[in-house]
Amino acid sequence: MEPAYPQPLVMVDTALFTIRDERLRLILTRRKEPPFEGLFALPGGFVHAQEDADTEAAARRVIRGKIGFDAPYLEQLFTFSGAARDPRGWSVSVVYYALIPWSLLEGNSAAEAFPVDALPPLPFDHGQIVARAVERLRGKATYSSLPAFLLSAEFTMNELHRIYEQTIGARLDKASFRHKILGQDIIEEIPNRFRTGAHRPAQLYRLSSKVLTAFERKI
Amino acid sequence: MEPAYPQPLVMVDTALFTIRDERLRLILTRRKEPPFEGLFALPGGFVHAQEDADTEAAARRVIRGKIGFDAPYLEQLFTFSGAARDPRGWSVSVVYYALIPWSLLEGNSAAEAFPVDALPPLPFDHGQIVARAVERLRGKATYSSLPAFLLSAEFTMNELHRIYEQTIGARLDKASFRHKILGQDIIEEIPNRFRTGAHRPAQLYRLSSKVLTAFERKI
DNA sequence: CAGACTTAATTGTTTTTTGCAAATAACATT
DNA sequence: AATGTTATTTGCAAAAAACAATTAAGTCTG
Repeated sequence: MEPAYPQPLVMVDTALFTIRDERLRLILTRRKEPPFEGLFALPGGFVHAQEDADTEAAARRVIRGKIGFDAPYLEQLFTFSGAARDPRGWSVSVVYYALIPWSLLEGNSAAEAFPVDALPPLPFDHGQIVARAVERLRGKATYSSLPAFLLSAEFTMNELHRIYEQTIGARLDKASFRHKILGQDIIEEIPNRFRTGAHRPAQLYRLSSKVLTAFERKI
Repeated sequence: MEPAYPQPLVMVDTALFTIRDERLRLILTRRKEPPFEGLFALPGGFVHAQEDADTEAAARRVIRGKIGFDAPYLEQLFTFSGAARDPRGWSVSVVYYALIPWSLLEGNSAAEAFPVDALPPLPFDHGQIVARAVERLRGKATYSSLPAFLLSAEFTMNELHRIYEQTIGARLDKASFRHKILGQDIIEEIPNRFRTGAHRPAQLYRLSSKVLTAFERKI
């Protein structure tokens, strides 16, 4: 039962989402080697059986190499495979997607964030990968705490509302959103903390401990 | 950038669901070689880079080898990886789950269907795999056509209702279920076809062509 | 063959959720 | 103090879901 066949190449790729200027964006990297040298592509690399505990660890390694720290939210998306997707041979790519607040990326030299609806031409099957990642993100956003991971630890209700609208790509009623989100135990008020500014101060919220422990947020 | 490292073993495993005697069940296979020879396990095998177009093709090959035909519904679940999950070494397993009507399996010699809540001890990390597969199935069942693939091509509303209850594991209101499902374009009446029996005949339904083309049902 | 029995399907009512519009609150600025 | 702007709450209508009961269409029994 040992494989008498040559084994496929095993790699990981990552779809790193952020929101900047009210638009959902992806962080791409410029390829430094052939094939497709010079093109923008999803950050990725081969899985190192020696040093990676599993593919998720490999994804974290790739992400740290790209942005310098761990992503607050990381989840496996899908595994792509086949002979045609990479000219180097039959390959398997385990793809992860991550959500990263723009505030953590600001000033990061390597980070080039492209709007998901205006991406440059992508090599391999990265176009399909991106399509599936966006689909998954939008699908999950509606009924989960996911988009909140695109914000820093403290945020106002209106900021959260906008982030949901931007990830989903549609309008959401303010009052309904507020009511629904508060009924879901996703976020909690931070007592006596407000965002002050030119006008009425806004209550600050944070992700509930329930959500945080579920995802083991790293920041 | 070519991998200087030894590559992981790449395999596929499958979680094959069916419903018999009103219970959600999994089809397991008895292992014929070490490790864990003799134990029941999820049907699986190594990916053959030569003969499999991709991992989904490999999963179909495994399923055909087990039950003799293609599963009506097949979907990738998750990819499990690590050094500890298989004593033979660092491995990556792309896991698929499938739904198969019991009517197609009846009389199939190899098919041993265990209730998902009364499984024998499983080798490797198959216990975790099953847990995740059941979770996914239940999660998707509520708002999709998925459970209908556990029925044969023609079914009554009550049969469908029961299948949904069994996969989800909870009661569903009859009238609401009927209304919701009919409003979703998932199924359609078969004109003038009824299931007759001891009592009032029941209208027969089938999956709508929309759903069928989306999933390319093979039976 | 009438009535009892059983499953199928519909109907009506109540409760909950959602969508929309407006009103009220809390500041800074002039 | 009046005004402008953003935050938050309130009220109501519409839609969806849950619940309860009724009607429909057969078989079976005496």
